[in-house]
Amino acid sequence: MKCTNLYKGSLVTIILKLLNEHDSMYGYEITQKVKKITKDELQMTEGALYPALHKLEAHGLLEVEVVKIGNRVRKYYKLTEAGTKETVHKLAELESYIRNMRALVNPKFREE
Amino acid sequence: MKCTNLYKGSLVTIILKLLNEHDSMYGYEITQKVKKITKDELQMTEGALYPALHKLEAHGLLEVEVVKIGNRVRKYYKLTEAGTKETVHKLAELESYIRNMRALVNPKFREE
DNA sequence: TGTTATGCATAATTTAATTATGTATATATT
DNA sequence: AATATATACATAATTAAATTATGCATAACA
Repeated sequence: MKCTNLYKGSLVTIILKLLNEHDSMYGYEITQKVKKITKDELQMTEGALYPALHKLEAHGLLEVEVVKIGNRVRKYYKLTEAGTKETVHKLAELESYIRNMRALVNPKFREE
Repeated sequence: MKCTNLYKGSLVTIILKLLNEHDSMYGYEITQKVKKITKDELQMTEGALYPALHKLEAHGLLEVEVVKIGNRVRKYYKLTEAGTKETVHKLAELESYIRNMRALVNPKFREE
């Protein structure tokens, strides 16, 4: 991710959510999707993405299907059942994070 | 920070904003304030906080005043002018981050 | 023909944070 | 009086996520 420090720790959440929405995607496709949705503000680096995909696969959250496109290879990833569960969890964490950060930086959002 | 990965990279933003709001605070006070505002959801670890304060001071964003309370020492930190500027910057980054993350995880928030 | 885009991968390094300590005073509890 | 908890600082060792820098190869474009 070429961006502010804040995105550290968000990579997995982004990957899982996009796969949850699109059923099946390959790595490069994910980078382009993120770029488009954030209007070039967030540029996922491949050095972070591919290891993350491998790790998620190793942990049983993703499964991969290798597809030959002409002479080139694409690796399509999709969520496993465990991956879908983890997505729900990660999204809840994100909402909680945003709520807490809003409260911290904006007194208006603090409940008592 | 004892929490999810998402908080990685948020520490400085939190410190700067709290100092921006409270004028002058000491380290332990910051940890308790964060704990209270987030209702124990976010627990700042001292191993992260103190080095961060030292670094911000070294970079000229904070200045410190050592105060003796009975036989004990407190280090009160406050923003310098550069620190105030950086706070504005960090808060803008946070808003941008939240906007992008919302767009990524919720198609409803995507503009076209 | 050369450049850009597509598509994967990994090794080396950086850096933020966690974990684990350490020191010491003040206060509350039994 | 003794013990535990809270206050208040600090730092060293380790972990882990990401960046940076490569590398390879095909496809499309100009």
